[in-house]
Amino acid sequence: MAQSSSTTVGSVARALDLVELVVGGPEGGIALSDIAKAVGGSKSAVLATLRTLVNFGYLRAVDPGPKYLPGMMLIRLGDLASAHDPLIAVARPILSQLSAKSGLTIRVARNDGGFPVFIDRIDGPGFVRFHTPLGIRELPHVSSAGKAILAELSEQEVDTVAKECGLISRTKNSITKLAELKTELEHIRKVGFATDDEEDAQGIFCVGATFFDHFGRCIGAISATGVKTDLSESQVASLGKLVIKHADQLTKELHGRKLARRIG
Amino acid sequence: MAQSSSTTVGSVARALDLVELVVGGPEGGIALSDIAKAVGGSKSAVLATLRTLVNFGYLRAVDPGPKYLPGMMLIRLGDLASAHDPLIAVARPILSQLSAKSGLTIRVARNDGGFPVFIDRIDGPGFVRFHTPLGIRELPHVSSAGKAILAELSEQEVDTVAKECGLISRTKNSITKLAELKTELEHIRKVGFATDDEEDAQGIFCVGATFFDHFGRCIGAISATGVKTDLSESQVASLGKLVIKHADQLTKELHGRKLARRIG
DNA sequence: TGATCCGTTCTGTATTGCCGAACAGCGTTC
DNA sequence: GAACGCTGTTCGGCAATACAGAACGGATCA
Repeated sequence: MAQSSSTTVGSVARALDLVELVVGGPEGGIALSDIAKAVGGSKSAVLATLRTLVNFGYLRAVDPGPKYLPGMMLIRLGDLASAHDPLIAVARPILSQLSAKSGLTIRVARNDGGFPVFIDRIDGPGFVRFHTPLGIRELPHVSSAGKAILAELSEQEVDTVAKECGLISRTKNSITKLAELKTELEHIRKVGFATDDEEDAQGIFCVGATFFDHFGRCIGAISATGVKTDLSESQVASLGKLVIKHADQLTKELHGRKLARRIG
Repeated sequence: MAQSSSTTVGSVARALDLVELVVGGPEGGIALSDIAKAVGGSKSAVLATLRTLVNFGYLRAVDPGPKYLPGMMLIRLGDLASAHDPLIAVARPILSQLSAKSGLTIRVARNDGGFPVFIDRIDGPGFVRFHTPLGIRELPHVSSAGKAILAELSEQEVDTVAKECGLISRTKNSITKLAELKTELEHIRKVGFATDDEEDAQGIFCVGATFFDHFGRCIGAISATGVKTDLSESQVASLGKLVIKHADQLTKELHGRKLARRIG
């Protein structure tokens, strides 16, 4: 999407646009004509590109009327990329254990300049299937992982991030005022974990806690997600403890350490 | 890799080669010069391609001495492609439940012409971290999912697949003789599930069972993987029942049906 | 301090990727 | 029923552009 000033390869960029188009497209796939229309290129050029992508397994063509769908190679590459990432490799067993103990969906986010980027997820055996995307910056103020990360930032950093994301409202519980957010962050620092009480989506409750590298910097957070009705007040407290425990375990396995927080 | 006879786009193919190179490369990433050497192109051309891939998040450059690593977009696309696949969407909750009940690593494979292609995996809370790749054809005769699928094929189909893969030996338990394989398949049909008793890797035990579409065709198999020492003889039988039950559940949710097997 | 790597930038050339027109196979519609 | 409109596909020709190679600047090592 965003082109840098340096020299890049146009045909490759166009090809990758096609991949995103197909992956973001409808369930049944997209046909050549629609793709050509969407990207504004000639059918022949788009067809050649599509064929290349199909050859590599990035896409697959399904008959009749060749419609294009995401291919197996994308799953394969995603899996390999996950295995390649040291943080995911270390975190995954811990997430599994937390998921097994809590029965909830567990996610891990990287701290990307104050924004949470979820990089892995273990679905719990429950029936909640909230598909939260991986690999992109999420809103920091409406997720427990995001707020847990924010709570580790300096006050200026929080101001910057808040300005950047605009404190958009997602539900009527969303925190949209900076002052309110800061009191909340203060509370998070006190109890050691963050909650998301239907602030991102109706009926969804999350608990998150941060982990650290060996410089004591917050490099991310893990969170447990479930439906609100499943959790009583006291269970939230014990779940918080459980999440903190596993986040601490992750810090330990990353050879990291939790430092006393510097003055904001 | 394999180029069709039809017209394709060379620069895109080169770019995708780079992605595979980086993803298959060492943990710490690969530098520009090495990449250029590996693909046999000029540094400037490779650099332009790499920049494009970095812009799209397929790769990321890590300083110093810019080394290239798999990017977040690969994880994102893999996740979206999984969500896009109807089979995975339906199977995942069932896999989660089976993983929670058994504590084992659960995988689901699609039947790709008699070969198993694993398309999703739920790691159990145990410490076994056997990284089996997703999205590619695996050997059919050394995995429980593969053998479960083979057991649903006609005799001629089994012959074809056996010839195609060569019945390669992976451990000393691997079945390498066609006759032996066929008796095993007969046994699988009798009990309803397949096992892999250290046939693919030392110390690893798997149990697999098939699921079907609404034509009664076997479209894949699920399998549970654990370390051999964790399973006693009687546990294998009950695990088999559990796996079958969840495979049947998957068949049901796919609106499929299990038919009496036609004569081989 | 020299030498040898690295990554990056630049400019020219010819490769090649793109467009548009023409063809062919269906489904629909009038 | 036939003509139309829509597909996906193939083919030639032009020009955009992706590539190669040399030159630059910085780092690291001897």
